[in-house]
Amino acid sequence: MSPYDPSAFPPFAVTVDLVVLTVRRHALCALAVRRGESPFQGRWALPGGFVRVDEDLSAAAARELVEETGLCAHDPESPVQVNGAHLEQLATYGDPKRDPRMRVVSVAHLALAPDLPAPRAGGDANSARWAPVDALLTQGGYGREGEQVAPLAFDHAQILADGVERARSKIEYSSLATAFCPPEFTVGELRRVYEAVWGVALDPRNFHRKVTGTPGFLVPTGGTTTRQGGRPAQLFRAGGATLLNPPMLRPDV
Amino acid sequence: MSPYDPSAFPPFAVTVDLVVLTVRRHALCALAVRRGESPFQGRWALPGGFVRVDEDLSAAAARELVEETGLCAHDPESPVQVNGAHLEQLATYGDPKRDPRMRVVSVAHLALAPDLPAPRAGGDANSARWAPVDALLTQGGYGREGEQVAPLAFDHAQILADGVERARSKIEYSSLATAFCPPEFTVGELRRVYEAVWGVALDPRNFHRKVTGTPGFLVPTGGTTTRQGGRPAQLFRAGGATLLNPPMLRPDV
DNA sequence: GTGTTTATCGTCAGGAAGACGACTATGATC
DNA sequence: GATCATAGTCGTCTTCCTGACGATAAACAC
Repeated sequence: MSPYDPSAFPPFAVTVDLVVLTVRRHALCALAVRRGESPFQGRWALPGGFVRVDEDLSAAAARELVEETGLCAHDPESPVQVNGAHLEQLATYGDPKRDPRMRVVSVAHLALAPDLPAPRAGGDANSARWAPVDALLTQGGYGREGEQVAPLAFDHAQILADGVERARSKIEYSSLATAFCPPEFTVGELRRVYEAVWGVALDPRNFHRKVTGTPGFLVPTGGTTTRQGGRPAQLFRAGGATLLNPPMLRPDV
Repeated sequence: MSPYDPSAFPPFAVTVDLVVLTVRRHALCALAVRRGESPFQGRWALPGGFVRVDEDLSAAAARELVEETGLCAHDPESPVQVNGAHLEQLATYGDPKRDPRMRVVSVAHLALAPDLPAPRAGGDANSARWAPVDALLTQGGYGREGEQVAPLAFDHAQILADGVERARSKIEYSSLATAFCPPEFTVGELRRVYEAVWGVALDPRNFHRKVTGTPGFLVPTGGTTTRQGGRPAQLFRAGGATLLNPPMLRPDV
């Protein structure tokens, strides 16, 4: 492979696809966009697009995230959440037949965001939405209004499943669950994140003892809130720790 | 992006690079090949090569692994192979400037292998070797004969570091450490794998209690061996479990 | 006030893990 | 053959973590 001759290697298209997760109404939800073109026209898919010539992979993912979620300073109320959204590379999918048109290698990324306002997508309000991952992953699942939903386009069901699995396991040993929360949050709100992502019920007392006892996980802000009803709860920010020691333990497994 | 026009997206070259790890003489070692061409001519690099037109990413990685080491990648579907090795996707590296010649996106893979005979590489015995990862990762480290070694080519130091970190963390909660062992091994041999990968000393008694008590991790074969000297040790095979519960705990951290 | 909801503290039993003593079974050395 | 070095295996003890769960606290709705 000495001198670089464009005919000496096969040309690929490289894209980024995004698994954007959030917790809405006690359910883990993913961002889905409706395809306007063939193939899979009309089907739901993960947001994504081509990587540009002089663009790093992570930059392409960040750009797509901004384009699809519209969080780029358009929401003056929550700019901090936007900047705090977590983004990481997930995996790369390159089956030769994953796109019927051509050879496309897609570098999937995982984004975790707090509950956001309804998504926007190119001005077409109907073309993007949050959907519970359970519905998206169930072959022939049911959508928000109970209608039948076709499986995701391409291999996006696999990508979504991998992203969900990554999130489920990573909140065990990292402080990533705070990425689902607003900048200030209560222990109860954090617990509901774990419950939604894992799909289990956790004991509030043991959970409280655990998270407040893990060094570097939570930092009290001094404020309190009653937005959840009941007795006022302390507000916390995410501490500096990224790795939790000891880790949170998922029941069963 | 309706009709697929080759000029509508930038063409990329896609390669696979391999982080092949093994444990030799109580040290974690990686496979390195010497570059014969510019750029980075004469420098050490990770093995790798172009993905072919109709080849899946994992197939390309497995092919490169065979070409460089003669190893067969272990297929979870098929029975354990004598020359089996663990192979998994690691991460994808696509900085626009990572290769000075052109835009190359590299899908790095991680392979774990038992201690192998000296590597072969295209018949040139001097062009491939096992090197301790510490030496490869230390900028201006020292090689086997104590000579100064230049840093790895391209961004391969970063890729290697990521691969080592993946291996270090993954043997905590999975049975992956057995991939460094021959098909039958003793508890002591497995312990020396953990010690080499983590770079710590472990208590033989607690380690023995732990691994023999973790369900599905080890299956006694009934045989014994004295190849390590001392009292004969029981031989084990890897059990079916891939996820360890409870996990092995890395000291400190 | 009473009831409901959520937050927070405390207690207790069971289990896991680190530290470490003791014993066993080989080969090597004298 | 006795002794020693080496490695493997079994136990014990203490400490800490965790799950189960009782009890109290502070808000709101009626």
